[in-house]
Amino acid sequence: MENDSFYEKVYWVVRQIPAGRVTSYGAIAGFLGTKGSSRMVGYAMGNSVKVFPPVPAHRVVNRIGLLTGKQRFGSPHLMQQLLESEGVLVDDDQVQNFKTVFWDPAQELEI
DNA sequence: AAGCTGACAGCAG
DNA sequence: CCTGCTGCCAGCT
Repeated sequence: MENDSFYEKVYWVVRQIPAGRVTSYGAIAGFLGTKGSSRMVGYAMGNSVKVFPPVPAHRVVNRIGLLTGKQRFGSPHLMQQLLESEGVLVDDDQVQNFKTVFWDPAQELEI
């Protein structure tokens, strides 16, 4: 797709994440070719709150399945609530069965 | 224009 | 085994 910026690439990938699945920052960064920019992915997520259409950032967690950015959702429990609403079990900010619900863009999407 | 920021990840001690 | 530190890179002030 014709991305004007790195952020839009991230947003695009995140929007491809199906409900009930999650992915990691590193997976997205690696998929975009900038594996070292895993931080940038998270930074893009932080900016996603003011991006339209809204990006399901709650489906993006760190490599261990921890909801590190829940604080960015306004309400700390909102992220967990959204995930559980989609069928993703979350306990103590940790995604349960992370490996099972994990969605790898390079494997599932494969552009 | 220059430096700082950041929801990570990996290696080192 | 667990805690801490640096690296990374694009966007923003």
